[in-house]
Amino acid sequence: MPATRTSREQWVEQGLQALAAGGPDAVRVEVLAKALGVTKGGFYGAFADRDALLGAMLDAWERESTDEVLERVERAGGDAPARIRRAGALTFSSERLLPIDLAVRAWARRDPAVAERLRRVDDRRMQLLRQLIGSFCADPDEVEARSLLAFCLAIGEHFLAAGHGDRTRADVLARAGDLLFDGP
Amino acid sequence: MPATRTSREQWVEQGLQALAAGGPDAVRVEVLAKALGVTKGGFYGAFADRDALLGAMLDAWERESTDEVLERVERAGGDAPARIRRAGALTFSSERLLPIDLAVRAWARRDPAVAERLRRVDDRRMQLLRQLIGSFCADPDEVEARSLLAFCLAIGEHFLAAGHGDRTRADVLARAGDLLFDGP
DNA sequence: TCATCTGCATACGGCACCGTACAAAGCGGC
DNA sequence: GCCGCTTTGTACGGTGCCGTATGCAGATGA
Repeated sequence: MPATRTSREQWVEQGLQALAAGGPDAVRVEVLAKALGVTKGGFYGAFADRDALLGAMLDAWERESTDEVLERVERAGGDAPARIRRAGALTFSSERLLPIDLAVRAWARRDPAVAERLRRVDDRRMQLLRQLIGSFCADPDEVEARSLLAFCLAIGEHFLAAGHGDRTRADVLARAGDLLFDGP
Repeated sequence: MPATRTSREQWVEQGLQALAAGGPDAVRVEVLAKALGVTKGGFYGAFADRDALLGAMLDAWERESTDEVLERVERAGGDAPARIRRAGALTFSSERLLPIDLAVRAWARRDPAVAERLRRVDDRRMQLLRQLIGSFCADPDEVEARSLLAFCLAIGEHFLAAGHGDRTRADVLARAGDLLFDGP
């Protein structure tokens, strides 16, 4: 049924799912095609090759992770801590964005082009963190340190396997957030 | 020259290098053989198959990351903050262990068996952090929160691409460490 | 020096995947 | 209802890798 072709967006979306589940090496044209219920025949009409898909995936992720999240945070308003937590929640509690984000981070460690894109994304996020933490903390060095801690907590938490005895991870995270987002 | 065979340790070491550089998908028998200057012929004398090598690699990493590091920290002595920083340095400043550790973390996100091993390792590290932070902080909830923050900082730092303007990453890390390892 | 044994090179079949070529199947315009 | 265009199915050659089988070279012990 050649009328409505399989759109680039569908390939990109399926590619991002594969990336989230198995890393960049799991993004295989024939596997994505099977998941979409087609064969790879049409893929090379939408993309020059596998690398073009990977690039389009990163484009989509970059746009969705920055512009869309920041726009939603602005629309929702609220005070500084509320915005920090909302921005964190939109990115790192998203069933969709979180695993992609973590996969991109691991990928960036072995691909400089990916690292460059990640740097752009992380710089915008850190900029937001600095603004918000700066609204209740005067010392610029401490603002930077707290911002780094907050960002590392949001990311590192998902790469950490340790348990916490009787406490839940959420409990400990809440306490850690209090340490970062309250005055000295 | 069949007298001195290529030892299991050599295969494991080469495999860990490949893991560090390109993730578990980069651990290819024929690639390792070429790097060792042999062909894969001898590999299947030392290991049943590729999975056996991956298991041996994880065994070696687990032992090296826990027993050896903890033993060295104990031998060196010093006060609590000094021990924290030494343990962190041995693991996360090691040109050798650090990239392997990060690769194992990314790997653990998609392989439950690896996640289980990582949990054992991280639990021992967190145990050390709790002891040491507990030596100058009374509130157990805060000890747990600070330990989590410290661990997430040590790991997340390497997955974070953002810059810090005029400051260097080392500057900001030092300040963050002060926030965590000083009283309230 | 010779028999033997060991570790490796080589070659093989199989599989999964990439990217290309071509044919066929439905849809829109006429 | 036919035509051409677009999109996909199918088939193909090529590559890289796994795991096995076999033969060979060199070290070892008598």
